[in-house]
Amino acid sequence: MGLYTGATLRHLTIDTVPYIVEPEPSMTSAIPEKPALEGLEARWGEVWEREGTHRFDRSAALEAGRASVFSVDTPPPTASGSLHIGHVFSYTHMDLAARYQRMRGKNLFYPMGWDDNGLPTERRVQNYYGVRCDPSLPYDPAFTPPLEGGEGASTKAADQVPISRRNFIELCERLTEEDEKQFEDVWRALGLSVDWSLTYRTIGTEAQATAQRAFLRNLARGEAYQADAPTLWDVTFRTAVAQAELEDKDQPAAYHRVSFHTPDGGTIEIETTRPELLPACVALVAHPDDERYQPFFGTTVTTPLFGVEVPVVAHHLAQQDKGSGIAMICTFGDVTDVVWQRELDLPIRAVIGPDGRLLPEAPAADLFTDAGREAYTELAGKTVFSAKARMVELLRESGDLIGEPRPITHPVKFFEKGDKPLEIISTRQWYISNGARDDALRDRLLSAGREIEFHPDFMRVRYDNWVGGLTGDWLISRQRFFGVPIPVWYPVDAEGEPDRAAPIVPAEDALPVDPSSDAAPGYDEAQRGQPGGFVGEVDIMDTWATSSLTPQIAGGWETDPELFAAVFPYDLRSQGQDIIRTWLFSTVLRAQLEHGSIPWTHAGISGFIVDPDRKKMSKSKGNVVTPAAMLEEHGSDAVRYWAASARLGTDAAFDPQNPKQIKIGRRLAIKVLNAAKFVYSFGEPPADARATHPLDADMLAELAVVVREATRAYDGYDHARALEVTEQFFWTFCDDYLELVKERAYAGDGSANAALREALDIMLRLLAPVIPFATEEVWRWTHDDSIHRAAWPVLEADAPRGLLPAVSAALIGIRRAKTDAKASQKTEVLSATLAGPALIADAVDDLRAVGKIGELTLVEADEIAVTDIVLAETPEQAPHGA
RNA sequence: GGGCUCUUAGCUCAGUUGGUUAGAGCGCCACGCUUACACCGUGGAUGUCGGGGGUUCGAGUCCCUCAGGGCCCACCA
Repeated sequence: MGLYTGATLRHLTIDTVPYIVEPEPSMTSAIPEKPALEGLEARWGEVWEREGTHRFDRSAALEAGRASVFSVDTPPPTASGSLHIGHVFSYTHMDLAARYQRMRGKNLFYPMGWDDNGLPTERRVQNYYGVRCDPSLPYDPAFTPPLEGGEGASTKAADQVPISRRNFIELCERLTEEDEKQFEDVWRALGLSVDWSLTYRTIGTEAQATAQRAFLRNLARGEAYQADAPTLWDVTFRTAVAQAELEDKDQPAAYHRVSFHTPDGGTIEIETTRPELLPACVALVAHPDDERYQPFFGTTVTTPLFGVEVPVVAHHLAQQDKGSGIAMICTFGDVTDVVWQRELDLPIRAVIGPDGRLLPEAPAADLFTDAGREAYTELAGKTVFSAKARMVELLRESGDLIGEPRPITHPVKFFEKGDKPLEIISTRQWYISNGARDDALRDRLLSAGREIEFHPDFMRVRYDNWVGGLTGDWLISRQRFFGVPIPVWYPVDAEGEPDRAAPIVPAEDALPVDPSSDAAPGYDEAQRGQPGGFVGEVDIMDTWATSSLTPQIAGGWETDPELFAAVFPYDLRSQGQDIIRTWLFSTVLRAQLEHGSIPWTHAGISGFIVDPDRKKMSKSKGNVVTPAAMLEEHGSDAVRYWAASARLGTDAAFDPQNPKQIKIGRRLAIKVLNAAKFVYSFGEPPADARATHPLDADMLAELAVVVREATRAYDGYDHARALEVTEQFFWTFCDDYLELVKERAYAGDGSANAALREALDIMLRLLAPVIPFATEEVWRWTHDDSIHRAAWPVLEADAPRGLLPAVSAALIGIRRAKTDAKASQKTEVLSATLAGPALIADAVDDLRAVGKIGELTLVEADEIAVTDIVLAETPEQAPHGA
């Protein structure tokens, strides 16, 4: 059965778990005959929920203050996306820190959010239900989507049923709620110790109010503003996008060599990859030092085909070695065109519309020759792709195409979620200052970055690079539907024209508002769009404008000031390195603008998953194994172990065909169950039993070192180191110590028994963050409460004397003799000589017992060696060194 | 073009402020069903620490340089 679907996790009945004996929450559970990992996730997940193991204690936090709390700013996953192995990796890292801090006695504020607004959801809804949003349509309360589940859905917009904005948003709400339920089930199965009562959604009412409130304060302080400017534009989604969402993709293209005409009948040849922008050409540009073109500066040329007269200008950004060294400037072919247009004060002659097609009328049409106007009619309405093809033919016919286009591959800017190249279009948009045009703010942001402890430290460089490389303010408005509305209206003047420069804002206690359905304050809904009335802003905010406020949303900023004071600034932000420029940066920015503070003191950055070929695992490849399937197949502890064994910031290899680390983790968890069962099989030691035997004391002394090292490691967010030292000790404990003392323990020795139990108790707690299910299972055999509420171990002991390692070395010598003789380990040793340090004498009886040694002669020496060994019932003997 | 990061056993990785013969797990080989565990146990073999140069009594570790992965950023006609 599927453990990880909502139904089974929540409604798992008692009898599917073979050995749960009773539902009484406070009783210890029986030690099973044959301990197993199967079923532990469902069993303990349910108990933790019932007992409130991971609940944040609000009243205790208010009473004991900020220092008693450990608060975690968690990444809200994109609800409409799918969870992949990278999520499991990073979220486990976060949970390790959280569980450690909880055991250190901190009151954990550990919420989870879902990022459900935004384009990914809209796209998923379109495909899932076969619909698309048309805001001009009226709401249909009885609407039923044509599809359910996306089967047979067409991605073509033409095949999708147009529905009203409200209908569309309802579908978005419906689908994200279902998706979020499944996400929660996976996270619960993984054992994330979040407090699910603190869950929020970025499209939820509180999140919307928070995002709008923060925006209004930005607006009041002049940090948010509108501007009419060239913006990067996705023609598929028909929305502006921000710098942080750009992605370069290599695209096939071609250089076209084209003639411009000089007044004296000569030509200047330029090279361009975008001949379709010829009607938008405003100038030619070359480098000021370029002697080839210096004679032309200040003169004009005419464009081929259209005959528009354009100046030849000089600018240092022109590259002499690129193409023919002279380029055409268009409105706008790329970002450099925008710079040139602004710095050289050139006219704007846009030909590309928001839909990515050439406009019906070219702005410069009146400058065209008659032949040019005729040519343009063939281009109007065509996509960039088709227009380019036709343009090449036209140029060839006119003789202005020199030679044939030369194919190249070059990087082109894309919206990271889009699949067509971005265009640059002049539009009115909302921006928030981010330091790009404000050195003082930029310095504040850099200094905030230095206040935050990054783990690993070098990840701060990525933040610094991003802040230092910002070229424009943060564009937050999107021409979309499912998101937080920008909370402003505009007055409409007597002529019916909205006054964009004088936005009307709502009162903070009215938030959230939707200007497209709520009337502006002081107006009546009937005045919408009327002269003397108002219009609502139709744009929404980008998702990041909301998720940059996760600390404020989860922490009750302005709605629960006491709580906010108890959690903010947060202790830890945990996230992947791929969203440093988006989520991490924008969160620092918002906290800096709003609170003048850093949002958290630590940022734990996880690496990403690489496939066996060392390539970043792509979604298409990585998703062959879903997290739910992985957890079910191997067990959550095993998967967590894999994640925990990789340090923060380092990439982890993962081979779906052969998940080695996961198998090792599974082995560890099983070993914990079995070793614990064995330890408890010796029965309860007498109340006054103490670990007095030298070997027992030395084992605990070794463990004390491990406890210190693991604690130090967790304090430095180095969970992998903590796991490494703990795991190594645990295996030594099982393989050597347990073997050495078991005869004594069978015989009822209180020292051995007490030491075994104490060591086990401590090791379980050291391992609890990594393998929470197996350790909880064992813990409950002897405790009423959850191990995850138990105190992190502290063990005071003198420095180890080296007795356990010395005896272990001797034991290895004896085992080797038996192995070399191809004898079973239970073969008796008639006699042997053991050379080694004098302290070995303290544990010689244990050694004799485990080695089944009759006569053992000790010889003092620096080196440990077993010699003169005589095995019973073996044909030959030989001396063996250790 | 700029930056970050990595290069240690067949594989995945540890190696703290430079200090004896460089470690672990997996895999491999051999042995053992030893009453916690066969989803196991025991033992074994395995490395010019990417190349070159330098500092030092001593370098996997520090400096320079070269090479090769990976990632991020960049005004890519």
